[in-house]
Formats: sequence, structure tokens, C-alpha cells
Amino acid sequence: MRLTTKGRYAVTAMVELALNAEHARVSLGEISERHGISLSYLEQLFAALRRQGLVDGTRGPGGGYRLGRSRADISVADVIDAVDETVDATRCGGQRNCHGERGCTTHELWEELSCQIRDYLSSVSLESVVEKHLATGEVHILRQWPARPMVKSA
Amino acid sequence: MRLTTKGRYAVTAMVELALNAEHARVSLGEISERHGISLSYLEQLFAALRRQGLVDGTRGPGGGYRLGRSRADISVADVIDAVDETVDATRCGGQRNCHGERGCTTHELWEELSCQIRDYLSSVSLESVVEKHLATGEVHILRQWPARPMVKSA
DNA sequence: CAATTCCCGACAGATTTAGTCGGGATTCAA
DNA sequence: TTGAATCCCGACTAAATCTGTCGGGAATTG
Repeated sequence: MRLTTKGRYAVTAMVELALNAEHARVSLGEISERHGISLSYLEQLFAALRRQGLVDGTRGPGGGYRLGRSRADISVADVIDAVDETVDATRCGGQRNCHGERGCTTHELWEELSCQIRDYLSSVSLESVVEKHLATGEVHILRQWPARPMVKSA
Repeated sequence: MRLTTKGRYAVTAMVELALNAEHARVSLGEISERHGISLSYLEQLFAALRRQGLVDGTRGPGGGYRLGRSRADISVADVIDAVDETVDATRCGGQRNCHGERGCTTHELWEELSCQIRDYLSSVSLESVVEKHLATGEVHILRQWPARPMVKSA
């Protein structure tokens, strides 16, 4: 588990999606403008999120992204893992280190710490983040597009 | 708070120190050989740790590093912060982003998450790490040097 | 059709990581 | 006093990663 600005961007963007209603779409352009993240960079991040099934994109005007499943069902760890995708790199199997008979006990140790952090972040869902957020500050829905009207002719 | 291999190296090395008795010294050469980390890189990390008072170095044969204070009094967060030293970079003061009247609520949100991770890592002392480690695996003291004999003439 | 948006891959600059090198300074012991 | 061990320091470099750009394409809507 690594924590970088990349993960922060991803979580920020995912929270933006979570703030919207279940079926509303949010375009990357909106997120880009709102948070000053480059559109193409967002596209890269969302490509990874899409590969993990965390988001679901629709093309064309009025299109955009929405969460791939319920926001209660997506954890912060899911999001960070999706964009980081350094699967292990900590265990000693692939490393050339770890001399002596003691092996890599301290590596396992770090792995354990890493797991605990992951456990913690796995326990935080987008829903809980949103709720905490709503509790402290006002939020408005953001899109200008007609947001895929419920009744076609309305 | 960021989590990278740099922090992992630092924590690994600090645990190595914590595994030794209060007044025993461990040289960077030993740690370097044991974990396959370059000596000079370790020196850089320890320069940062020393600046924060987390370790205390002694030169000359039989010298080395020991913890700057009790291992119960050093948290994993202390160690990671010492080598990362990215003071903020998350808040919006220095950033050119955050358009619109909504400000950077999602930034604050991330900051909050980040704080929670930090809180968690602050609650984990080197001592607790060592204890957990001792509970699961065997450990031997590592130095070959006479380790600063208690009685000079013995 | 035109506009909007997702989608894709290659590229490039900046930053960070990781490591190298060459030299000190200090301490210990022979 | 000499030599070895070790910390200490700064500059430099190579590789990786982060962050962002560019140019194009495909799907959808109106």
C-alpha cells in the first residue's frame, strides 16, 4: 500500500462521483475544471478505475462516469489500489535481498504494517466519507447538463 | 502523509535498532548488508533521522547508531515523517487549484483521511512492533563486534 | 452532420527514489 | 602514531515514478 498524490486525486474524483445521485453522470471535464487536474491525467486514472470495475463510463453528450457499484460498497483502499497497482513488491520472493539465515522477518513486519493500513482504509467506504463530508459542509450538485432527464419529453 | 519504500526502509532499519538492547550500537554496514540497502542511501536516511533526534550516532570502531529515545516513545509515523519531510502540499494555500465558490472541500476531506492514517501510525510504537515481531518469530542479536564490553579488562 | 464525451497510446518534463563517489572527522586499539 | 572502523557530508547520476501533453479515434446525442 502506497499513498501518493495519485491516490489522492483518484479518491477526490471518486468522492465527486459519490456525491451525485446513483444514476447521474459526471464528466471528467467537470472534475478537471473543478479541481485543476489535467483532463488527460484524469483519463489515465479513470482507465485504471474502469479496469477494476469501480466506475462505468458513457460516451456522448450528457455522458460521463458514475460509480460502478454502490458507494457503500467501494472503499478508499479499493480506489487507491486501482490506481497504484503495485501488486506486491514488498515480499521477498522477487527481491534479491535478505541475506543470512534470518530471512526477511523485517520485510514481513512491514508487510504486516502495510496490511493494517490497508485494513483501515478498507473499512472506510465512499459512503462514509460523503456522510462525514455532508455533516461538516454544504454541497451543491454540480452539473450543467440536463442530466439525462427522467422523462424524455419533459 | 505518504507511504513509499523510502519510509519502509527507514522503519525496517529503526526496528533493527529497536531489536537491540538499549545501549548497543548497530552500524549502518550491518543493516546495509543484512537488508541489501546501499550504505550511502542508508546514510542519507539516517541523516534525516538524526536531525529529528530519533537516532544517535557514534563514530569509530564499535560505534554505530542507537535509538535517540525509548523505543516505546518512537512511533512509526515519527520515522516516516522524518524521511519524507513533505510538510503539507495538500492544503490549498500553496496550490493554484480550487476554482469556484465551493473551495477545496474535497481537499480538506483528503486531509482528514490523511490525518486519520497518521493518527493510526502514530499509535504504533517501535516497541509494539518489536513485541509483535518477537511473538511470531525467533530473533538473534546480530553484531560481531565486542559491543562495548561492560568491564574493560574482561 | 456537429458537438460532446469517453477511450487509447505515445510522448515529455519534473520530481523522487535509489544509489555512487570521494572525501572528510572521530574514535578505538594495536 | 598509525590504521581501521565508522559516522558524516555534499555533489553527482541513473532509474523510476508522477504528472501532464498531444493527437487521434469511437460512441452517442441532438
